Order: sequence, then C-alpha cells, then structure tokens
Amino acid sequence: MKKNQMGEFARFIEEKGLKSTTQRDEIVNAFFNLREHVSIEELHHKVQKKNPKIGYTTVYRTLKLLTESGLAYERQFGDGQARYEPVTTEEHHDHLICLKCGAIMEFENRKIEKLQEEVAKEHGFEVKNHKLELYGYCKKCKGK
Amino acid sequence: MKKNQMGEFARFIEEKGLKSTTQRDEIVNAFFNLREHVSIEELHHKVQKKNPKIGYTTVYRTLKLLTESGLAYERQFGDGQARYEPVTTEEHHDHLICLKCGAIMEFENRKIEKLQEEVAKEHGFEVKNHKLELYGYCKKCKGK
DNA sequence: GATATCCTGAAAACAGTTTTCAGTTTCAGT
DNA sequence: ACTGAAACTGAAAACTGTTTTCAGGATATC
Repeated sequence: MKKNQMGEFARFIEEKGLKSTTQRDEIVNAFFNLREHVSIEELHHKVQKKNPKIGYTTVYRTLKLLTESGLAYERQFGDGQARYEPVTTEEHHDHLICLKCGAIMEFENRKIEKLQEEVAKEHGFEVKNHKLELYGYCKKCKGK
Repeated sequence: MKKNQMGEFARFIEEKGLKSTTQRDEIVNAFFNLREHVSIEELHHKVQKKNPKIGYTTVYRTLKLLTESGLAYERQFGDGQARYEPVTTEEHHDHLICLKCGAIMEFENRKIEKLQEEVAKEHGFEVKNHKLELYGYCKKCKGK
C-alpha cells in the first residue's frame, strides 16, 4: 500500500517533469507512514528527527504537491492550521473532533453520502468534494 | 426577530458585566441585518459606511463576543479567513460552496442530521456542533 | 561531464488575527 | 450632576501560519 502510494507520487513527479529528490522521498514516506492528521509543522518535526537538514519550506511544498497530485487532502479543523491526510482511494471518511482533548476520530457512512448527493442534485450542484465534521465531546471527555 | 437577537445580545453583555456602547450596537445590528456569511473585513466595511469611526479591532472583538454568546457561528471555508453567520435558533443549515465563483448556498436536511446523531452515538460521542460542506460547481459554473 | 532546469532552505514577505497601550466612555455610587 | 473604577476604543505593533524570494546546490538529459 505504501509502496503503491510512493509509486504514484513518483509517477506524478515524472509526469509533471519534476525531479526526484531525497528530501521529497523522505517527506512523502514519512507522511504515508502516519495515520494521523498532521500539520505541516508536525510532519516537519517528524521528518527532522530522521534528517535534520530538511527544512520547513520543503515539507510545505511537498505537501502541496501531494495535495495537487490527489494523494493527500488538506483540511481545516478549527485550530488555525491546515492538516493533511493521505487519500485512501477506497472510500471517503469524515471526522469526529473532540473539543476538549482534540482527539480526531474517523467514520464513514454511505447513507449520509447518498443523501448529500441528493441534496446537491436538488440544487443543480455538482459535488467534487465534501467535508463533514462533528464537533463535541468524546467518550473520555463527555462527563467532565 | 432582529430585535430579539439585539435583546439577547444586550442580556449577554449585561450578564458578563460588560458595558453597552454605540459601536457594539451598530456592529451587532449590521451583522443581524445581513443574511450572508461575512468576514470581519466585510462587516467592517459595511459598518464603516454608516460610521467611519468604527475600527477593525472593534468589529473583530464584537464578533468574538457574538460567537461567545452563542449568537453567531464562526466558520472556515477554504479561503483563509473566518466567516461569521447569525445563529438562527430554529434550525441548523449546511453549505454548498462553488469552487469556481465562490457562491455559498445553504441547505438543510433532517435525515442527514439524524444519521449524524446515530454515528456519534455509535462512537460514544456527544455532538455539540457540526459542519457539513459540499464543495463543487454550481448550476452556473457547471458546464465551463 | 556540461548545462539547463529544477530543488532546497533560510530569510523575507504576506495576510489574517490577536494583543497592547494611551486615551475615552460608561455606569454605579455619591 | 460629579467622580472614580472598570470597561471600551482604535491605531499600531506583535503574532502566527503560510507563501514567496533568492542564492547556492542537486538532478537528469544529452
């Protein structure tokens, strides 16, 4: 799976006439080895542990490339910084976000997706993409 | 309706031991007379037409107060600036956002809301709030 | 292995947001 | 009304995350 994604990225780079570099590979690899929703800064930290020479800017640019290539999504939860997650081609998922501890959980619901399509159709709208986020308190934080 | 909201704001101010001022009243009034999703800057412009003395900072602070009081929602669509909208106590609505012309349309769908609740329950999650945004192309921009 | 092109990373620029601060206004108690 | 304490205002400065710039370095093609 990871290899697949790495391969797709390599293809994208190739097609665009860009060049393959160590930095990009390390960043992309680190990104796909994470299951979380990373911010640029977090990924930068992660990558720096392996290779302290890699700068913030390159991480930033690589994440843009990943987004552009369709291998990553960029999202805005309410905390003021963009977060990125790998696109799993299988299916879309949405998020539950705890307002207390900041935990981010994923879920997936076909029925909701269907209803969304219906709504869009009613409005003559062609959906490319969507975001569904439920904010509240997770199991652990609920009582407090 | 507008008066109600103005009244609620006054009550909030009172409760918090804050003071009532002309600026705030003008800003809050302008805000509730708008049906759109305004950014701070837009509202500031709007307000300045009536009263050129009112500064950006005060608009900013007043919108924070409105958010805090539960009379406004703050949202992030993908354009890098926060937008605010009045909370209509009746019901929640979600958004269709055109990636081409930037149009923002609203919709509302009970079934989706219900399904959301179900999903949350499955995860032991208590929902406080949610965001559902469908990004794509509106009727006008679809063909192009 | 030359060379044109792309890449990198530090630093600067940017944009929106938030804080600071000095002066002003509000309001409760006289 | 007057006064003082507390809150408010607006311009400017500080901040934060993002994006661009630029000079030097790496890459790949011929």
